[in-house]
Amino acid sequence: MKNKEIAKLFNKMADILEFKGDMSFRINSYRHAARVIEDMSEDIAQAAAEKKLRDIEGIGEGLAKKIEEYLSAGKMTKYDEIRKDVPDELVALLSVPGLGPKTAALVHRELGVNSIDDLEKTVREGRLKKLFGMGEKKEENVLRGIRLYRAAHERLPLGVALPLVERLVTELKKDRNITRADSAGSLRRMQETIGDIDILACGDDGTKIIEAFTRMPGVKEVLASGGTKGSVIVEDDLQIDLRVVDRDCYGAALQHFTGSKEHNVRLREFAKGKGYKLSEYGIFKGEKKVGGREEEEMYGKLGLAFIPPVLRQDRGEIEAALAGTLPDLVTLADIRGDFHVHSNWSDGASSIEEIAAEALRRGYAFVAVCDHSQSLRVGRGLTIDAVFKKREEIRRVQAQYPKLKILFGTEVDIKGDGTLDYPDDVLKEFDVVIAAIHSGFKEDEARITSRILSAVENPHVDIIAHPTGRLISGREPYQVDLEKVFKAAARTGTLMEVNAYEDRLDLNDVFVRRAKECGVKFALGTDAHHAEQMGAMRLGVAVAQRGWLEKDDIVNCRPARETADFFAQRGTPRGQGQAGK
DNA sequence: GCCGTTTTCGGCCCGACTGTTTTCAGTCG
Repeated sequence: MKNKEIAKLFNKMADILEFKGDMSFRINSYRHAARVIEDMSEDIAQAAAEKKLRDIEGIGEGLAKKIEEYLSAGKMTKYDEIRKDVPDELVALLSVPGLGPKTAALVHRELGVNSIDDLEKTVREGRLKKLFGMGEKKEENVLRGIRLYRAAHERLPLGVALPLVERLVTELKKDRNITRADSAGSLRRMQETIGDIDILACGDDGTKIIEAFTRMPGVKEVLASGGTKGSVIVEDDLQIDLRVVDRDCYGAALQHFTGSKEHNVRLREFAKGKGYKLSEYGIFKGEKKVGGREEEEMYGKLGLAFIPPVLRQDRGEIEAALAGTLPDLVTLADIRGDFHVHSNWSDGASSIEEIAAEALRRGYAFVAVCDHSQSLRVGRGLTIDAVFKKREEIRRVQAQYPKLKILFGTEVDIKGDGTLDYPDDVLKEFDVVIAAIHSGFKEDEARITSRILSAVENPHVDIIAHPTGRLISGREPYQVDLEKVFKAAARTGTLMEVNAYEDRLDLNDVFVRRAKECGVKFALGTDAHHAEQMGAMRLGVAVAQRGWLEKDDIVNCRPARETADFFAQRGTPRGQGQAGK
C-alpha cells in the first residue's frame, strides 16, 4: 500500500509550500488530503485503478493527477519542482516552536540561515534582533524554541498520561476556589499518545487558582502565570496548561479545548452555514449568545446529537450526529471479561489464582489465561506437556472460584511458514485460541499476510492478537494487507483483537472502524503480564470507542455462558466449571 | 489546493497572545 508514502509526500509538500509562503488554503488542502489518505484503509492504488480518486473527500482534480502520476511513474513532478531550492534542513526550521514560515523565510533570505544550528548561531551572535520586526524578546523565544525542539518533545502514551492527569485534576479540585475542573485536549479524546496536557477549571479567583497550580508538587518550571492561563513543565518535560474560565462559558471552553482542531474547524463551518458562530466563549446567533454554559448546548443548538469526545476526529461524526446515526458506544461497564492474560506458567508474573482474584475484583464473569506456545523461547512458551499440566491447575483454581469462568487459553505462535506452534489435536483442547506473530516482522507483505490468513482460516483459532505488531514506543507495524485479513475474518468469524496493552493498542482506532465495516467482530484483551496490568482494559475500550464500536461488536460484552458457547461453536470445546453474570 | 440548495468564482474557523508596531503581522491551539 502506498497510502502512507503519498500522505507523507503531501505533508512534506505542505511544509515546503508553507516555507515558501504559499497560500494557506492551498497548504491546508495538502495537509487535509494527507490526513484523509492516511486514515483510509483501502489501498489508494485500488481507488486510482477504479478511477475513484475524485470521490475521496479532499481530493480534487489537481491532487488526483498527482497521485496518479506517483502511482504510475513513481514520482511527482510538482514535488520535485518545489523542493529544488528548499533542502530538508531548511524545512526543519518550521518545527521550532515560535518560528513560523514568515520568520523562517526571513532569516533564510536575509541572514542565510540554512539549518537549526545556523539559526542558533545567528541568534547568539546578535544578528537576529537587527532585522526589522525582531527584538530581544524574539531572540529569547527562538532560543527557547530550539531548546524545546531538541528536547525531542516526545509524546506520552495514553496509559502513562491518564493516571498522571487524573491525579492532577483530583489535586486541583481540592482547591476551594475551584468549582469545576476537567482535562481537555487529546487526553479527553483518549488519543493513543498525548502531547501537551490541557486542563480547564472554573472558579472565582483565577489568579489565585493559577498561583496554586504553579506551586503544585512536581512542577519543575513555570512558563506562564496570569489570571486566566498558567503553564508549567513537570517531569519528563511534559507541559501542562491550566485555563480558568467563567462558569457561563465553561461548556463552550471545554468543547473548544477538547478539539480536535479538525473537528472544531468542521463544526464551526457547519455552524456558520446555519447562521451561528462558535467560539470558546459560546454559541452565538448574530450578536446574541444562545448557549455555552454547558457543552451539550454547543451541539444541541445546532440540531446535532451530543458527540462524545472520543469521536471528535472529523471522521464523519458531525454528519452522523445530524442524521442521528452516532453509535451507542461500548463502555467499560459493558466489559465482562479479559481475553488475553499471561500467567507465571509462561512469561507472566502472576499466578492463575492471582489472575482469577483480580478478575473477580474487577467484576468480571470470565478471564482467559493465555500463555505463549512452545517455540517462543523468549516468552517461556509452554511445551505440550506443560499445557496439560496448566489445565489441571486451571481446574483446581476454577473449583475455588465458582462465580468466575476461567478459560483455558493459549497465545499460539504463527510460525514463519504459516503453521501454528501446536498441532490441531492440541489446539482443539483449549477454550480459547489466540494466534499471533512474534517473529519474522521484516518479511514482505505477501508473506506476512498469508501467514495471518492461514491462522484466520484455521477453525481452532478464535482470535488474531495484535494484528499489526506495532509498538507505540517505536516498532513499526509489520507489512500486512489488513483489508484481506478483515474480509477473511468476517467470513470465518475469527475475531480481531483490540490489544489494550499501553504500548500496543493494536488494532488502532482507524483499523477497528474499517474492520467493523468489513463485518468483523472483536475481542478485547489487555495482554497483561501482571494481574495489575488488567487495568489497561479502559485503554482498549477507548480504542474501541474511537473505532465506533458498540456492545454487539465485542464478544467481551456477552454473558460468560454465551461466550463459552460462542467459542465452543467455533471448534474449541467448552471448558470446565460453571459461571454466569 | 478543494468545493458548491450561497456552484464554476470566491469563499475557505475563531480568537488570544506576543512583540513590536503607532494599527498590525505572525504564531499558536
